[in-house]
Amino acid sequence: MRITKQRAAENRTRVVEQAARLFREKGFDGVGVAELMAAAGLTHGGFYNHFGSKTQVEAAACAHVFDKSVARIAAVAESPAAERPRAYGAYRERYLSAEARDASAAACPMVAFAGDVSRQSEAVRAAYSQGLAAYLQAFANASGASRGEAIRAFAELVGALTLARSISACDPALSDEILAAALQSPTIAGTTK
Amino acid sequence: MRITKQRAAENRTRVVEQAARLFREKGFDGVGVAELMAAAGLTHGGFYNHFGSKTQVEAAACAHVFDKSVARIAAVAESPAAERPRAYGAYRERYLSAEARDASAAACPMVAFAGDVSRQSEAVRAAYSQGLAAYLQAFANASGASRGEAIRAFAELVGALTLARSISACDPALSDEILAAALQSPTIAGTTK
DNA sequence: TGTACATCAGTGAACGCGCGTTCACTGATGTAC
DNA sequence: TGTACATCAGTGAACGCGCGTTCACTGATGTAC
Repeated sequence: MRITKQRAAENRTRVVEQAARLFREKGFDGVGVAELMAAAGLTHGGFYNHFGSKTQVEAAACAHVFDKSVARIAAVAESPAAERPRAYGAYRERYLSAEARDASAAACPMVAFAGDVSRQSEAVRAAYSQGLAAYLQAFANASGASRGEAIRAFAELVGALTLARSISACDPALSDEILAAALQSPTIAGTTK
Repeated sequence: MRITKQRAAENRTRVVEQAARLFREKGFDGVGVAELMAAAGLTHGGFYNHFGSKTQVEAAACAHVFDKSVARIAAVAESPAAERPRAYGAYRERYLSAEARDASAAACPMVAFAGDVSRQSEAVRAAYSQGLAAYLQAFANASGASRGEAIRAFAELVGALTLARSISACDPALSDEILAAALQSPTIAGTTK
């Protein structure tokens, strides 16, 4: 049964949103087209009315996650200069929080996708690569530090969250210790603690 | 045709070594049992003479990679105190080198496995978790810094290499910049540049 | 030490199963008049 | 504005294909005598 154009567009959006969640949770190869469509309340056959292949929805989902993530760090970068250190500190604290670690889908696209992305299709790699470049620029502005310092600070965040997430089930004490250590990083003076 | 016990043991070792390489290269789910066995010069049917399931070879391969990796950083930690800063600096430089980034199989088990490990079986997660704990302890000894500083320094290494690897194909300039920035990290005084 | 037999590492065909993708079909929407 | 028909989003069965795993078989090794 045919449906409204608007309704169809909403359906497509819902598929991308669910894909963004599920791919971060289980990896690109860990989620099938049928599961994606079911999560959006549809059956799998209609998938190819919206996307040419699974690869396309992967790229769209990757771009979608980056859009949200870049917007969040850009908001910090664009806050008034006097507020920025506080906003940046709050961003780091949320990034390294136990909640962020325990979320089944990592909010940070680099943490969610970095390990898999180089094995994915060109479209996914391109979406990821552009997203990372945009994110890093916004992060540097938000941190108020030199670009080199900002890259180091962000690498530390990504490394700490990735490591903490990787052992949260088997060794929660070490996982907590890693987050706590990274939180106390003096990398960028005056913005933490 | 039955073969020598020693020969059979060598075959098993070869399978684990090839698994260690291929799993780091393509991920646990990206390599099949048949490909594993073929890489070791065998046919797939014999796989279950050595392992009860694919999960078991995944855990064995993970442990194997950690054994080599922990031995390498432990060698730095156990070098004479006077030599240690230099050895540690050399370790970091190799860790963040373009060669390490461009190797198809990441030498560092955290970089290779961290993203996937929480989706794997209990046996793999346990092998990974124990390996990470052992590695981190050796790294702290090698760095000569407090445990907190060592964790931050290692998180930065892992984050930088993970990010650099994830975009090495699409944005080599940014990939180089990330490695260069991390190399100049003043995180642990006196040990780098 | 030599012989006879059981063991078992390796082989390759076969099995289910889940996946990405295709397809014929449905019927409300969108459109041409 | 009302009517008639083409369009197309969604449905669910079906398709190949690759995967993990099983199995009957082979024949040299290991062992009991």
